[in-house]
Amino acid sequence: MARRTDHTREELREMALEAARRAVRREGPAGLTARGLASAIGYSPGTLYNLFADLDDLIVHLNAATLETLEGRLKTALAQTASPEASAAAMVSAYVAFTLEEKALWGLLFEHRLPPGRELPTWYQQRIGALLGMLEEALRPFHPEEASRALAARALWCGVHGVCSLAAGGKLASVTDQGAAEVSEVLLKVFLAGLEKTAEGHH
Amino acid sequence: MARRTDHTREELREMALEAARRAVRREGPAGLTARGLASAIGYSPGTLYNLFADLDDLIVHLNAATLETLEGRLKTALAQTASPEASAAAMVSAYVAFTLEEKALWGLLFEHRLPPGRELPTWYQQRIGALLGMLEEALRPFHPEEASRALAARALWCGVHGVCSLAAGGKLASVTDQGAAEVSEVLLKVFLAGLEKTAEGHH
DNA sequence: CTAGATTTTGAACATCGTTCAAACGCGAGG
DNA sequence: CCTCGCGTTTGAACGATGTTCAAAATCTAG
Repeated sequence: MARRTDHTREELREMALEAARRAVRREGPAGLTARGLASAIGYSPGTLYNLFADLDDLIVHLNAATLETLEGRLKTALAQTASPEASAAAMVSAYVAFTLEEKALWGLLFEHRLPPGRELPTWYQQRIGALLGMLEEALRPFHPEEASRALAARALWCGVHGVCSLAAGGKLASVTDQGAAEVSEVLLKVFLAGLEKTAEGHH
Repeated sequence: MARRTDHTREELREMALEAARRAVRREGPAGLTARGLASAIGYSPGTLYNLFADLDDLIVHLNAATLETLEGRLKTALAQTASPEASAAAMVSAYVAFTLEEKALWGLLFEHRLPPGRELPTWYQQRIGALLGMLEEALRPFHPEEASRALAARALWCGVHGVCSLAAGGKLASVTDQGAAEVSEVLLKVFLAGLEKTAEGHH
C-alpha cells in the first residue's frame, strides 16, 4: 500500500484541509479527529502525519486559509465603495457577515491555542497585521494624525472583533444573531463620530 | 472505602473547583483532566461524577465562580469613583485588569463551548446581563435616551471584550499586554466622545 | 526485471472522559 | 455493643483520542 501517484503531496494537503473544514463546519472543533480526517480522505491516520507535523499544525494551516478568505472578502467589500464612510461600514459589515457565515471556522481561527511553548508562525501574525492595515487605511479620512491612527484602528478592530466573538459563541444572550450587525454598526458610528470630534478638538 | 465525614458534599465541590482553578492557571484548559483533578483532591475519578454531571458541568460551575469574582471587581471599582467619566473608566480598566490577571480563567469563561444541544443555564446568561446592566448604568450620563442606551452599552462592552479577548489570546501581535489597557482606554474615550456628539445632535 | 527509494499502513502506546458493579464505612435500630 | 442497610467511594473497564514507527507495498530508475 503506497499509492504514489494517486495524489500530489500538495493535493493531499488540500484534501485534508477541505475535510477538516467540513468537519469543523458540521461538528465544531471537536469533530476534528485524526482518524476521522484520514478516513474522510481515504487514507490512514499515519498518512496525515506525513502531511502535517500534528493536528495543531494542520489547524494552523486551516486557519491561514480562513484568514486568507476573510482578507479577500474585506478587499472586495472595500473595492465596491466610494466614500470613506462607506468603506469603513463595508469593512465592518463584511467582517461581521463572514463571522456569522462561518461561525465555527472563525471561532477556530481566533480561539485555537497552541500548546505552551509553541509560537504562531510569523507570517500568521503578519497577515493579521495586514488586516489591521486595511482598516487603518480606511480610517485615514477620519483621523489624519499619523501617530495615533494605528492605535485608533486597532481599538476599533478589537471592538468589532469583540462583537463577532460574542456573537459567534452565542453569548450575546437575548440579542439575536442578526443583532451582531446592529451592534457593530452602532459601535462603528459612535466611534467614527468620536474620532471626528477629537479631530476637531485638536484644531 | 467510603469516608463519609471527611468532607461535606459542598466542601468536596469547592475543593474540586479550587483544584480546577489551579490546574487551569498553571497549564491552561488542557490541564483540566478528570484523573488529575481527582488525584489533586485525594479522591478517585469516579467521585468527581458524584459531584458534577461531567467535566463540562464542572467547567460551567468554575466559570460561574469566575464571573462572580469579575462582577465583584467591577462593583468595587465602581464604588471608588465619583464622576461619571471616572466610573466608566474604572469599570473598563477593572475589566481589563482582571482579564490580564486571570488570562486562562477568563479565556475558559468565554471560550468554553458546550457540546451541541446543551444550553447554558439561564442564571448564567442572567449574570452576564447583570454585568451589562452595570455598564449601562455607568453610561447613563453620556446617553440620556433610554431606548438606545442599552444598545450603546452593549456595543461598548463588546468592544472592551474584544480587546480582552485578543489580549488574553496573545493575538494583539506586536502590542504588549500592557497595550491592552491603552487600546481599551482609546476605545472608551473615543466612544464616549462619539456618544456626546450624537447626543448633542439630537437636541 | 530488479533494486533502491518512498509512501502508506495499521498495530501499538499512552492518555482521555465516563460508567458501574462491587467494596466499603458510617449511623440507626435492636 | 452489635448488626444491618444505605449512601459513598473505588478502580477496573470501555471506547475514543493523538501520535509513533517498523514493516509492507508501490513506484521509478537503471
